[in-house]
Amino acid sequence: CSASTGVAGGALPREQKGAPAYCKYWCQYPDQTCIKRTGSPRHRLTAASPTSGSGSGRCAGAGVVLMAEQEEEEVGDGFWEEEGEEEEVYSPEDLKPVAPDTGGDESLRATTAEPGDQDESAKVEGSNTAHLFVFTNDKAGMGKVDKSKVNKVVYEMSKDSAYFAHASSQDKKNDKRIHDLREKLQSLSLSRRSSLASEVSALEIKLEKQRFCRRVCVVVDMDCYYAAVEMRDNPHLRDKPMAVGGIGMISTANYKAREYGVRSAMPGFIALKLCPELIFVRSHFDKYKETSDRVLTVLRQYDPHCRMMSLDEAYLDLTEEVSRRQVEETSSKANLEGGAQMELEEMASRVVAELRAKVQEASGGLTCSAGLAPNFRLAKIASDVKKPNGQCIVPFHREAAIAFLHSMPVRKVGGIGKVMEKTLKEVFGVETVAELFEKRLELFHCLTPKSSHWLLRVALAIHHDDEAKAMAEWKTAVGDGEDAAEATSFQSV
DNA sequence: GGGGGAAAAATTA
DNA sequence: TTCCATAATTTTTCCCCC
Ligand SMILES: Cc1cn([C@H]2C[C@H](O)[C@@H](COP(=O)(O)OP(=O)(O)OP(=O)(O)O)O2)c(=O)[nH]c1=O
Ligand SMILES: [Mg+2]
Repeated sequence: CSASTGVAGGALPREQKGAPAYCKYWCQYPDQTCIKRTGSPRHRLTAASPTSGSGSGRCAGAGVVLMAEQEEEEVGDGFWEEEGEEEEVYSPEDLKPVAPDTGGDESLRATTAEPGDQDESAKVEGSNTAHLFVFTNDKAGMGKVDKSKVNKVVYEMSKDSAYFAHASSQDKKNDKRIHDLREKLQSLSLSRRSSLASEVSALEIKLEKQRFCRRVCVVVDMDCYYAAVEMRDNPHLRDKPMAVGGIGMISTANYKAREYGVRSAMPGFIALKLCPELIFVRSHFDKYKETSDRVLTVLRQYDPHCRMMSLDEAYLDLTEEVSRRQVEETSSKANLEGGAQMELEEMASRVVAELRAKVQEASGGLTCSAGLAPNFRLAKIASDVKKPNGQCIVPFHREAAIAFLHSMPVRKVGGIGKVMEKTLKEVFGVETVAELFEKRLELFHCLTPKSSHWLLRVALAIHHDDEAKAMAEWKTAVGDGEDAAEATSFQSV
């Protein structure tokens, strides 16, 4: 769909420069054929401005087609979930398990579970497409899911869709980028390496000075939040596989459903194939908001400045609260036995356990998990470790922080998604944070200064609330430092 | 080469 | 037989042009 918008001022839209005359999203079809919703702001501009309101978010061409032929398809008001009730009826085709796994499953598992060399050999259709989807990534409660089976179903359900075509073409672009990076990596000479080595180690020393390990950072994250609220209000859903969302898209699923591989951000019709008994429940944002507010009230008692990052996730700094209690403890205990002050870790854990109990009470029985660590990046990762209804503490000293982080796959780090994960793996062979650290010189050689610097901070387990400020500091430091030319020379790619 | 600025992509809940 | 969200935020890419 040629959504040509005469964007006023500035650069001309790229379509006018010989780019393909069709939508770059899922609609790969020329002009009016497109019936797909698109997320591009430019498309939204064309679709939304002429007709007021309805038909929002579709390509211009698509809007016409849809309005003429498919009236009752949901028009984008309210939220993304389907409004009608009739869409709950599906053909039995959808319910048929896709892989009649009888023995063939074994061989499949044997071949695909083997890590390592998936390079050129395994170009076979469908074997390696999991990385195209967000929802094939690990998630709490999916430990013993048969991943190869899930991936197969996902592939079977997706392979002919425009969505899949789009994802694949994106992936192809990334492969090119990866290829370029590999070449760049080849060009890393010994002399370059040694100059990078000194640069990086200077940076490490600088960063090391910023390290502060006695801060008590806590991330609280509700367990399968939307689903938990729905189950609270409708207990008979509790022991059944259930998902919040619609046949189009699932917001989240309860643990029972996760056993089947059903996950956040998975299209409902695929989930249904994975788990034919799956029950769909529509989302109720008012309830989630209301419950979230009640949780927030509790959290504020512990940290008045606590930040709610979404309806189900909050960041708290409990340094003060914990040290206050340590003082209290010591003074009361001193009267009796005059013992030493309670360990920071122990007191912090105690406070968080108490906090979680209060959250559970205030929210009407919802459980949450928490991560405690010297900084929020670690705390966020830790909050996932003991999920559900548990807490994980990273002891408040340098070695523990580094050991914890280095054991993690890079994908666990907030900010590293499926693209960066694949890049790191295929260019540098990096899968864990420990490897990230080992390959830091290579990273500095190949990536943008911004990326490599950020990754170094990750690898060192150093994090401050204001990474942007840290970046600015670094820029000025490099600018007036020894060799500005050096610093800018690896700006490419 | 690199500044400036917009579009596109990546990431997150 | 079809059915793959969305908004916010941040970074990277792309293009024009000096
Ligand atoms: C990841 C994700 C979450 N959400 C919503 C639904 C989730 O309940 C809510 C919180 O997200 P999460 O905390 O990522 O997931 P969760 O709370 O459902 O499960 P977990 O036990 O692993 O923490 O945000 C989406 O709408 N889309 C998404 O892609
Ligand atoms: Mg959660």
